[in-house]
Amino acid sequence: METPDLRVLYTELLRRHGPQGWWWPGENPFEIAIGAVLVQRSRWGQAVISLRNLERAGLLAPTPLAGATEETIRSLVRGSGFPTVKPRRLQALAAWWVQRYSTVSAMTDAEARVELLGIEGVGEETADAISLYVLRRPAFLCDEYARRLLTDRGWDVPRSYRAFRRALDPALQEARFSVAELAELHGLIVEEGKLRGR
DNA sequence: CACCAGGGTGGTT
DNA sequence: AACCACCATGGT
Repeated sequence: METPDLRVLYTELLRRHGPQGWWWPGENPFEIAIGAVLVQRSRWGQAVISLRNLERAGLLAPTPLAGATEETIRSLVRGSGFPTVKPRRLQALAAWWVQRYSTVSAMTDAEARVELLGIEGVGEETADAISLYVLRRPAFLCDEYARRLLTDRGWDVPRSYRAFRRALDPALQEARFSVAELAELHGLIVEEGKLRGR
């Protein structure tokens, strides 16, 4: 089967689960971005705990987080896993935010994505999540849930994130989703994935 | 006790 | 470009 009709998929999921009104959980853009890093290979519940810990410590803001010690951050986010890795990534993101976040508005969607990929700890999937839910630019998260769903619908999904994303691009152009629809679509795919568990 | 969660990086082939 | 070991805690 060639690439699936994403508009049909969207309609089906919407009918099955109802409107989710879904947006990435988080009060402000910075919190959403930090949450996207914290949840990497972890669980949302653990990411939330870490976010609250950072908030209570007054570190859920770019400048304070960039200026904190790595050890302090480690003690607050340990529960999200990879304690020797994530604190550095969070600080890299905070430092980037202080220095370059304001410059993104002048960039194209593609340029903004490249900019995000330059941050330590921001790879393909996290870049797409931040593009969509922080920068509010069109993006589709080619994550594990999307892979399973599209595989079950008979599409031979490419292995790597890059190849997956590239192969799906024509279908995305065809569907002409708005940013709000793409956000909702991801929420629906996650909902569908969690519901039937793997 | 085994398995795995809304990934990314660096090194190797 | 694909593949791999590694990073690691907490939940089930």
